[in-house]
Amino acid sequence: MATKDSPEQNPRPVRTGGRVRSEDARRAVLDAAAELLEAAGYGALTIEGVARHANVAKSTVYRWWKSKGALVMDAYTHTVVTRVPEPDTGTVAGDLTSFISDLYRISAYPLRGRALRGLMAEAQLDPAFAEHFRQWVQSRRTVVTRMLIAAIDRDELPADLDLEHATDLVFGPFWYRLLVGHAPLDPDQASSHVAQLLNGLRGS
Amino acid sequence: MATKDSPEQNPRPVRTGGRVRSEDARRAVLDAAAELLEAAGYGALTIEGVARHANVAKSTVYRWWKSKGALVMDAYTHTVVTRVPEPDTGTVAGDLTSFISDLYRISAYPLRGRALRGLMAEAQLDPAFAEHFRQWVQSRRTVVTRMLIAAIDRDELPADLDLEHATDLVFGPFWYRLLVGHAPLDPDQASSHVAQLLNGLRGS
Amino acid sequence: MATKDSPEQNPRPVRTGGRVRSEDARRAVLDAAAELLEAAGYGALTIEGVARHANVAKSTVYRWWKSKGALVMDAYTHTVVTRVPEPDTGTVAGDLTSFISDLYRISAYPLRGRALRGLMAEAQLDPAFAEHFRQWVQSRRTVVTRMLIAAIDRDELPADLDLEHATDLVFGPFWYRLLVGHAPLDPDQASSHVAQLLNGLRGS
Amino acid sequence: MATKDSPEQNPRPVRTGGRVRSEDARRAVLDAAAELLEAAGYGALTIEGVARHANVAKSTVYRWWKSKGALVMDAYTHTVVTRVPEPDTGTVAGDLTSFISDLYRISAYPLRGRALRGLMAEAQLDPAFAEHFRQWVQSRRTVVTRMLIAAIDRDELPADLDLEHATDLVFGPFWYRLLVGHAPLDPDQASSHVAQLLNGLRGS
DNA sequence: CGCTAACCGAGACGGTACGTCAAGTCTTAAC
DNA sequence: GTTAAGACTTGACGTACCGTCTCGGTTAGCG
Repeated sequence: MATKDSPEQNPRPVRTGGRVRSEDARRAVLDAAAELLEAAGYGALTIEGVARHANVAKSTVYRWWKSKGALVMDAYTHTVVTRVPEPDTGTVAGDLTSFISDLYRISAYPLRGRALRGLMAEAQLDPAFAEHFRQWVQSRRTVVTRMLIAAIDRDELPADLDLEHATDLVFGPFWYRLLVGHAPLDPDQASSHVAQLLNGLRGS
Repeated sequence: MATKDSPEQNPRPVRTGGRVRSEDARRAVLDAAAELLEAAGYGALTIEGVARHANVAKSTVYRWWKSKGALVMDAYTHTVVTRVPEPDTGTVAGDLTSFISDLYRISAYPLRGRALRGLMAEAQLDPAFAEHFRQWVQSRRTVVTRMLIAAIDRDELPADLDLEHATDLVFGPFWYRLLVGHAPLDPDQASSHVAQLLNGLRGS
Repeated sequence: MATKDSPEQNPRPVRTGGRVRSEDARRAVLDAAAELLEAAGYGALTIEGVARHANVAKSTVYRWWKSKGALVMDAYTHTVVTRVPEPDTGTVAGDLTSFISDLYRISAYPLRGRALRGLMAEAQLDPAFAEHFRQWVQSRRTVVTRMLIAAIDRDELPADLDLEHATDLVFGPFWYRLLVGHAPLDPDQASSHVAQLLNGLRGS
Repeated sequence: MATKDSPEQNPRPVRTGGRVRSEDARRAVLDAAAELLEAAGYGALTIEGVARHANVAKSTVYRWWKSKGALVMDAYTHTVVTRVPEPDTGTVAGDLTSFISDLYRISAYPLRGRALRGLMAEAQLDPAFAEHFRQWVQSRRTVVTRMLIAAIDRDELPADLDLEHATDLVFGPFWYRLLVGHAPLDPDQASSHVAQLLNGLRGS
């Protein structure tokens, strides 16, 4: 967060003069990445193609983004999506339903789905990127984990809950459908899924 | 499982003479694929490298496997793994626990995990392969779905169960952990996961 | 021309039983070669393509013709052209004019021109074929040389004529135009070319 | 002429940035091409082999030369041979004798002969290259044609001379011997060939 | 207000793998 | 028991991107 920041958070650039980064180029690259991602899919997206499409030198892309994954991640977080919702409805059922139906809503935005699937793929192929990706995933898990802890504080859930696994139960089925594509993600099913989930978590 | 079969099931080759396919070459390719998969990961595996490693002509690989995904899929199913277990313990809890702990046991075989993750990645990048992959996934889902139907027949589970989603609850968290790698897969947790799952499925 | 014979003159086939050669296959190959030669030119003609086009196994082609050049040479002599004319008009001017205008007439048969040019090209690239080709060329040179000798006998030409070079003067310009293609070959110009040639050969 | 120029004469590259072309790489490629041409002949020369031999990336070769023919043509004109002689002795007999004996002298340089024969072969096989080759041939024809025109101006030859055919009579026999190889090219025979030729051209 | 550092574009470089194609050899099945 | 079918090894093809590397030419800000 914090500053306007460059894609990779450089802790302190220590500017001592020199030409300043072109915002035009940055936007052009991110837009081109998003566009090509939508048009051809993650696998067919190349840095060379993005540079060409953005009318930007290849070296400019490489200067600011060290991998295809980093670029798409940036395009995803800055261009594709804006904000992670962090609902606070007072009950865990409400919070989770809101969160999950929001997750499932991705089916309405094919570009986002394509980006997410591509990022997950990249994480499997490039260990360096996997680390970044894992951190991003972790940031989203934390949102859910916080909901669950709040629920425990309100005695809605048992104190000995396996938070890790409970969080997996939220994200796992979502990713599984997204990646395999055997069945659609339907926001309307969110509440029934949550009910079932909470039943399980509350124990017999 | 029909015959010894060739990688892509050709409905009937109609041999009318000519040199027969070299079983040596076939095994060498599959073994090389498995070996390189283990050594370098799916992303770093190339058809060129497999051919080199197997002491086989590149065109021979291309003749029989039309993509990297198809090759690894074949290597996975023929070399890496032998048999999908299909437990029948008499109770759904037993069946699922057996099945899931078996799933989680993949953590003991890094090669298998790498293969699975690579296949999932490929499915995101190559739509043509995705179709094959989806079929394979479906075949594994069917095993679980059958268990659930048997459970319904035994009145262990309600008849109005959403089989699709229930099956997702079995595989989703597994794949999610496998792919993200934020936490280990522990076979010992299988029974508690199953208990929680069944609690949820049985309704309030 | 002896027997039904195979393209390369085997001194004695000595059949001792076994499957007989398919005449169908032989014709199909020659026809396919001629057709592809016409359609795509010598450079784009491949043994693989001929076999495919003739619905014949590649090895069948290889058994009977040991190179692309040999095949085209065969197709040329058996399919494309029938007979070398050997005029005898009584005067060297008549003989040469007849022969040369016949040569130049090739411009009316693009297939023949293509074949000849391809054979010459092949001879530059494959030393083994060059030897065969040279023999064939020699056989055509002999026809001209014989005319010149007859002319000397009739005192139409000086006895100390350099037969080798004189023959080159007949074929050289022909091949040069055929190969370079900078100007057309016109049969009507044959007689003037011959007149000029004889002027030169007869000395001052 | 003019400048050091790049292989394909670009009338003005208009540098607008970008790394400059490596002269080292250019020379290495041309030298390697000349060397391999000498060692193995035109047919056995491959772009892949040239790149390997020159310690240069294959893509660098393809960047600058669009075909094997273009490469060898360049190697031939820049490395193998330096300059076309353009004699001016005052008489057409002298000019032609000088020119032709120079032509025939190629027999002393096997590499040049091999290159020429290979280029002619390529022109038969690759229509695109044929065009380039024809232009090069034309440039050499022009030298001879100019000599003949000068001779006409000096009344050494008749004004109604067929320049096209006369030029063919100079080059045709040369190429014919070079390509067929049925007899050697002997520079000493140049003057007698010229005498004969002029006899013919001057008419009865 | 000129220096200077960092940017930007262009694009060549050595690489690697791609997927295709044809060459020519070898083994098996058919006649 | 020869011929024909077809899988095999080999190796070059030409293409596409990779990531790195010069270049020439801006464009701040600092001194």
